[in-house]
Amino acid sequence: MEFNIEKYHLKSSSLFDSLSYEESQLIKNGIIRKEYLKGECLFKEHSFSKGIYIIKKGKVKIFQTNSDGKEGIVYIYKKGDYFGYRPLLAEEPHPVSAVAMDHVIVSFVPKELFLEVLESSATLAKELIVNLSKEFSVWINKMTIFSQHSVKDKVALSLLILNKVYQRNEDSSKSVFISINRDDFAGFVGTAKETLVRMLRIFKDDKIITTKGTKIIILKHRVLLNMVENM
Amino acid sequence: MEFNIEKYHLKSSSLFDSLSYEESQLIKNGIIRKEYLKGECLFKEHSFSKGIYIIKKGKVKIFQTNSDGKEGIVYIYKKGDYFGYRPLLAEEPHPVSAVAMDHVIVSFVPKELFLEVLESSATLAKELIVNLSKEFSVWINKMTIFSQHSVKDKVALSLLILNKVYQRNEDSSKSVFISINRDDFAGFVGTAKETLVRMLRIFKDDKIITTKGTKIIILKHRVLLNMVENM
DNA sequence: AATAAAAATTGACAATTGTCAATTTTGTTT
DNA sequence: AAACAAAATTGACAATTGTCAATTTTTATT
Repeated sequence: MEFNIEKYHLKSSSLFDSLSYEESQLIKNGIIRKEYLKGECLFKEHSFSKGIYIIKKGKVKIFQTNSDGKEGIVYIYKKGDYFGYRPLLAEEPHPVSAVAMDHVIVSFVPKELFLEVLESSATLAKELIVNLSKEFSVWINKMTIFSQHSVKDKVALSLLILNKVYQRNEDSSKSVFISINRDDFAGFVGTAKETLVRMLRIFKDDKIITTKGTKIIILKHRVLLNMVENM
Repeated sequence: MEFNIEKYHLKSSSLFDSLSYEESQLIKNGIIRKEYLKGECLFKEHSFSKGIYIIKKGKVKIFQTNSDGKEGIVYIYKKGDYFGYRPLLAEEPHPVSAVAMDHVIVSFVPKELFLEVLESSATLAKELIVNLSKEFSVWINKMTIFSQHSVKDKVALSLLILNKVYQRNEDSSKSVFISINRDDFAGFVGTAKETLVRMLRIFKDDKIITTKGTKIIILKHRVLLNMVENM
């Protein structure tokens, strides 16, 4: 079985490509540009969705906070990704919070406008279903791996996922700075910060990764791939 | 924060209720009744979806098999639930396998028919989106809990989920026989069978559950709820 | 009911992971 | 560049969990 990172990482697809000219004009006129500082909250768990967000710049972490205050990071969205529509469609409160990981710029489509366009556009509905379905697959794949493997394995896979998240262009050969703090990384892996750091240390000692300050650079992509392929 | 099992367990909704008379006739005539013996496979991971399944009788486990041969059970579907449509919509192979846990009877709607009806019915599309969104929420909730808690906590929550799955009618006060083998239960929790058994032993010693042969009965529902509420 | 096969349970032990308390490094501000 | 605060790292240890090898119980079959 060959390893494919897309099993664990959703490729972003543009949401409004399929719209008619009128529809896209409608959207274009109704879109609101919003900015968030690092650490600022886009929406909170249990609140109701006010619309959908399309990232223009920066990264947004999606997480649940447990009773100890620990964050379980479910996803990190990047430029081109869109989110916030699921609870809107299901008419449920957000199961998660969204916080800017750096300086973030988004296009915000208010609920009413979005639903109006959705009513008229069967292709948009289709697009959403497909996107949901794909996100679901990514989730199931990631979660079954995560429920059955050691922290070391989970860190290896997470490094590959984050490599994709922080990659600037399609060329995956170029070295990437994974710029994530250890608390967030630990929350993404679902482990304690100290345990995460120890696994990074092992990978550093093996010269599989290196760090420049807080940033992580993958040196031996191939070795991580092999680890994950044999999981 | 009050505990609500529906965060972790999807209430089944009927799929074709919203159809027009013609559409439902079309479906009715195209539906195929299928039966599966205990342990028989409905579909395998990596295969392409041939249609959608609606359970009339029995339980179906949905799982991924890892390289060690261990099954990670992501869901157990019961009477009234439908599944198999996600990869069909996304035009992807099944990320999971489906196997009958007992004698199962399903209504099977072949792909072509289903897609035909979907084309014409906006309400069906809506229904699917809502269902997908809800399933997603359930998933995220379950998984963040699972990634951050001890096996004992996970078993407590799993008992409550399985209690719902094996419940015959809406009246949750009646005692329920959870009839699942330990391998499957362990796969559902994401732990080793032996560890699972040890947790069940603790709960048995505390008179929170009891077992009749292989079957599990919850005696102190309230205590489990409290455990989960404080997670 | 006796028997065999399968499943569940327990014990002992090793490996993994989490927690708490330092210590070191990095980043920011003056 | 110095000084401070924040973040990352390490050490020591305890708690949790997984594995392997019996043993017991349950289920299915005759």
